[in-house]
Amino acid sequence: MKTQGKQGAVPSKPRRKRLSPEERRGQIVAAARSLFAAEGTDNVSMRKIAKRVGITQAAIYQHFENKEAIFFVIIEGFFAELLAALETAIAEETEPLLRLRRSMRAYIEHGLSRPEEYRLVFMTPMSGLARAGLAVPRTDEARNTPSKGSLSFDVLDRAVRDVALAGRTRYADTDLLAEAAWAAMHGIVSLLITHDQFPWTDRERIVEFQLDLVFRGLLHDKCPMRQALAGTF
Amino acid sequence: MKTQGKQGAVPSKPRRKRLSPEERRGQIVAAARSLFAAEGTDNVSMRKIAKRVGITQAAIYQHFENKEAIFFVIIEGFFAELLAALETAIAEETEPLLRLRRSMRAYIEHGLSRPEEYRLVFMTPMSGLARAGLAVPRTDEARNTPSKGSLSFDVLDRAVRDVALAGRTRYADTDLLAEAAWAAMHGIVSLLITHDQFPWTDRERIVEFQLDLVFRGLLHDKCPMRQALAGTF
DNA sequence: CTCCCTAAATAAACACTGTTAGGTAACTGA
DNA sequence: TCAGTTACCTAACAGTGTTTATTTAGGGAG
Repeated sequence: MKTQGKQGAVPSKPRRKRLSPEERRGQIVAAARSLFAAEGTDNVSMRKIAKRVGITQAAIYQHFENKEAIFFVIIEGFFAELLAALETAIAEETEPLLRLRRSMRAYIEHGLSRPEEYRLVFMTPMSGLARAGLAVPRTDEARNTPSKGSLSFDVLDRAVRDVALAGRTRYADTDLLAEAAWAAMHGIVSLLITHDQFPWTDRERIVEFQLDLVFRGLLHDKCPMRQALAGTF
Repeated sequence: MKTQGKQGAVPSKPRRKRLSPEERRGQIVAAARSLFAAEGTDNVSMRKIAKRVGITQAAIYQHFENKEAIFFVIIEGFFAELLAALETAIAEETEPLLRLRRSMRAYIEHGLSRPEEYRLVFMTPMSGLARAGLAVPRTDEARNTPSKGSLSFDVLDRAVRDVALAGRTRYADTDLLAEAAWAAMHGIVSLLITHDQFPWTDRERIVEFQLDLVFRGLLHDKCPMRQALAGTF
């Protein structure tokens, strides 16, 4: 409410353009996602997102309740693509053991290809994860409205179970086997992400070796495929 | 410089007490550490620490350059105790395989007993870790001033190497073996910490199973101790 | 015992964060 | 052309880490 009326030359009031809610939502999520990848999970502020989109920070709250709500959408996307990757991995292979191995590779590669999102999903305290559903995949409530996250875990769980059904595991508790497999995968992915300064040996060999580890642990000693699954090591 | 002089009854000017730098530093670190455990890594602000200690937030900067500097001290403590735990584990067992197994249990138990500090050390982006030295344990600079962090990794590295020297591993690259072992341990610890809502099977069994996994992966198939090391599974 | 000087503590401000309230104006349908 | 809806903006809130200038406590020297 200062002196200037509506001259237009004074660069104080950038005339607004109005977009459809869907379009703006898309812009906001896209901006947030690319800021993630570029500057890391922590350095994503509402102001930065807004500036990237070309609006004010407050305008975001027209489309998202929270900052967390934006993250939630990103997480959903992450899980949707993870689920897709796991399902194609499974579709491309019928043999249970090789199928499990492929799924695990898919998980690892997906995580390593989206380090900042992986960090957000699996390493931040808050985390949208609980609400994304992965954290409680075996409860009834979560099963009623299965999220992409819980479905992703289910794919792995089923792959493990199929191996057990084929009579090849040395232990019957498939829950335990699936958890161990998940932990092994998460171990490499998260360490490679957080400690990228560490003088790791070749990344590809680490992944292969870790998968070997899991399979030697899963299978009973007389399984005929043990050698075949243990690649070069 | 308001009206009140030095009545003493008015609760406005809490007369300051002056402490020795060492004592204050200790108070600050202790407050920060207990706030960690109580309210989680993120909810530790300078104001909260200061209030806990009974001083102003700015007073902290007399003793620490940064917030990160406080965390750094906490991390050092975490690594110092980890190193101690690893060394007693090694001292109590001479047989290389059992020794490695004990060290790994020590790592896991230490992490699970200090979840928030583990989170800070191994899962936060910043992280003091790089400066704590673990991130670059094999470079010359870091070797010249070995931190407790890099020493901790070295203990595990040496334990793995001893197993290899005993001719029991199925692979010669001990760096790779150590990395895989670390990843397997970190996998369970970090997942158990971040996903405490997840309906895990019994924690003790998970740990045991994961250790089995690593050992079956490390040892060559004809190793006479394979069965002995694979406990109940 | 007094003085004084170092430095531990303070108050006040900086720039930043997420979030909210209320006003303005752009588009939509009549 | 004229509402009505609502996307957007401005301004402010409380919180964050950090810096500056100022006060004052406490120990050493005279």
